Amino acid sequence: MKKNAQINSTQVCQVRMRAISDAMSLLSGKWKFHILGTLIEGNTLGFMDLLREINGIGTKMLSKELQDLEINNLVSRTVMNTKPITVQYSITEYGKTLLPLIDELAKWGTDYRKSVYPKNIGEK
Amino acid sequence: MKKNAQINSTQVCQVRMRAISDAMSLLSGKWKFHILGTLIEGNTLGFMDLLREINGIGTKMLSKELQDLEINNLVSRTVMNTKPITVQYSITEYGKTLLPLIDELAKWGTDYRKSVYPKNIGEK
DNA sequence: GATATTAGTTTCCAAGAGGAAACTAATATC
DNA sequence: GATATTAGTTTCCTCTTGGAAACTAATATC
Repeated sequence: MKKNAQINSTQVCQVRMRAISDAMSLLSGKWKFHILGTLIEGNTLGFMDLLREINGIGTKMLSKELQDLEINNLVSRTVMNTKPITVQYSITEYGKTLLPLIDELAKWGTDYRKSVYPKNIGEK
Repeated sequence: MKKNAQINSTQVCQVRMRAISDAMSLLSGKWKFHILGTLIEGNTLGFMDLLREINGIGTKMLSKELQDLEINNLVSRTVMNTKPITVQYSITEYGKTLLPLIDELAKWGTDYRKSVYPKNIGEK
């Protein structure tokens, strides 16, 4: 007699796992949370501002990730009528709904680091 | 005059961003949340049970991800004295601390899907 | 006229993630 | 003796991710 899946075959689990896959497909990658977090902190920033704020990112990745985030309505992009041209990036209202998740992730990561390096909390 | 980073150069932001990187380095990849979620639901499962429960995963990825999770003390592995040999995988107490994060991720993903497909909530 | 600034794009490359299939190895069942 | 079960490992392959550097193009400043 062949065994079948039991736990994850329930409707509740299927929906839940798909939701997790959905969220991850939008938020995966090395830089998305950093970009979103910076825009939540900084309100409105230009491309070069973001490049300076986010340590280590290059123009190619910043440009590509911003496009992804804009497509999914998490970030808004506004071209300003200035010379030279400037662009303002902001978090959208919908993007702000990610704040609880980002907070939870930061909280867990902080606790994790404390559990691994209990003596030098907050240090490098 | 050269501009410097302002927002993310604060101590609070540095710590926060490192925490997010830490968490993501443990939890990144296509399967980790699925494995953790299944083990939280299912309490204790064997390797083949997990393979059946997690739709689409293969033996190589399951084995590798379980090792990663075990190294980081999120999952425990117990070899049973049976014939043929069986192995019990469980979520650790520490692994259970991820539940709020997983819930938040699932919640956001569910809301996201509703916002994209408002008419067929819960359907495929 | 040279340089700097804005905001990117393009190209080339290296490393990693992930999948399919075959394989190991022990034991139990048909 | 053949097949199935347990729990993986190994090999080969492709696709994706991400980084460095060069490039575009418009305008402003030195």
